[in-house]
Amino acid sequence: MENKVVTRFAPSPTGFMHVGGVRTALYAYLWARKNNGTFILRIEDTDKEREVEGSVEHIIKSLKWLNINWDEGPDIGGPHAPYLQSQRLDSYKKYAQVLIDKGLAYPDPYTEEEIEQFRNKAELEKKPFLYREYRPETFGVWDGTRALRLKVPEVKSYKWHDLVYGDLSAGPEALDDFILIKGDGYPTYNFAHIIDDLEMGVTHIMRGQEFISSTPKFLSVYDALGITPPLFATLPPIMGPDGKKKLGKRDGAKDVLDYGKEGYLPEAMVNFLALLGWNPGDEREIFTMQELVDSFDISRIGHSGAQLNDEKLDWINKEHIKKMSLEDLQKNIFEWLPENMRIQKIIPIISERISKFSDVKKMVEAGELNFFFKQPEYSKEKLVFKNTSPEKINENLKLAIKAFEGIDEKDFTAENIKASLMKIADTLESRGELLHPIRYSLSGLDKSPDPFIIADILGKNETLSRLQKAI
RNA sequence: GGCCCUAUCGUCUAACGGUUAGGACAUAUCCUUCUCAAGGAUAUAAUCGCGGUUCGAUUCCGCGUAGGGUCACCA
Repeated sequence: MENKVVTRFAPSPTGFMHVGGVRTALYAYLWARKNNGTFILRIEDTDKEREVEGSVEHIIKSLKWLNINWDEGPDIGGPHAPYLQSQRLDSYKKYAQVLIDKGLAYPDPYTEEEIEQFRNKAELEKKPFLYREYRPETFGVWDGTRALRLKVPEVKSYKWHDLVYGDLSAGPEALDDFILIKGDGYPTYNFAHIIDDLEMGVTHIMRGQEFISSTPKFLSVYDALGITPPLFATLPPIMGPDGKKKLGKRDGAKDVLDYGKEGYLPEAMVNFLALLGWNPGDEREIFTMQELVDSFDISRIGHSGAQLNDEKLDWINKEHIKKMSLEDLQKNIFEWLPENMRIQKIIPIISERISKFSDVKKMVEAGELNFFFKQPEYSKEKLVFKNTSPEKINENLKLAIKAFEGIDEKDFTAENIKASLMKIADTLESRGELLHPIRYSLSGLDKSPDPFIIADILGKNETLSRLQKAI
């Protein structure tokens, strides 16, 4: 493969990752894996003001949790190291110098106050503010203490192709002499990502639709440098739950790791986010990561914004829980159970009743599982099934005890219990007059798993004792 | 405001210009069932509006409308 696919995810370390960032990372990852390419993690830490300590570790932790793995990155190095922009300043300077030498970059002679005045003036005149209209006649020498601006090589309308959106274009007003390198010596995103992508051999840039408007600026840099841009694949926005606004941290977007704390599986998150803006073209909905890699295609990414809605996530999570092996299920569920409830037999009945693991915690808190561990409290009235007389109920419970006593302790399984109980139940007017009082005297709950499995879990002795007590 | 993007059930979405506009989630009902859950079945529910092109428009074009994005020494 001479044209190996190289994609990257390049977050800025300004805090946690929410689902928007995760989806961008995921799509870039899937495309790289699908094409046996390379996926790079790069950290865009060029804004010291907004940087949040610990973010890089947090981002790495989030991606690792989701099983989105990179081939090159700040933690593992790689052929294009370093992967922190703050450590790549020499590169940016080098290319800045190329532009200066071409007469396509110059130091900004104005103070911030002066620029603010220009901007206000433009606003008063109801015109868009364009810095390039104030461009100095002659360029001073850049000593690195002032901002370095691009001189737009050619003021024109740009047309370009996007792998997702097709042909895009923007008028000349989208073009301006923007800042390449800030007064503090750090590059801006607009410049740095272009240099890094060039040096790292990135072939496909995946990013949110908020970057469409600045694409002409990027194109003018590629032009100024005389290089061919990578392919662009622009992703549709993810809207908040109200559907009104692009999802953002300030509107309560959650840390993706919090989903884990709420009992969502990473595979379910990945599955859910993959489907938010992309579909396989057939009716499959549940995917493993490998299935996503195999099915993923940029051409099937949608154009319109998708509203974030947890209902479907719950369902997808439930489907993934159903697919888990008993061991994995046990490992996960035990994390949410108190020590004394960590028994193997309880796993299947819990797993079919939850959509996320935090539900287990809720079941424990609501007392829905307590009956397994202590004799339940219950009322006589509820023990009785419909209009059956109390005497009849007692009679039936005695029948049950007799049947249970006939089962050997080692054969006391849900299956055998069901078989022997059903034999009796079918001779009665209704099965309920036998099964209900058994279930109720074992669990003390209106809603619970069936009596056979409960009896199995409780064991022969405890089962008999509870039935005896009920009588 | 300028520029740009988008528009199919409540939500996620499918449909070479020709389909009874399909699927999934959610909701409701029924079946199964001692209860709940799970499972099965069924139902309700959509092409933003107006023009145009065409034998035929969800699909192409124009104009509206609505939503979103962007106009930083943030990414």
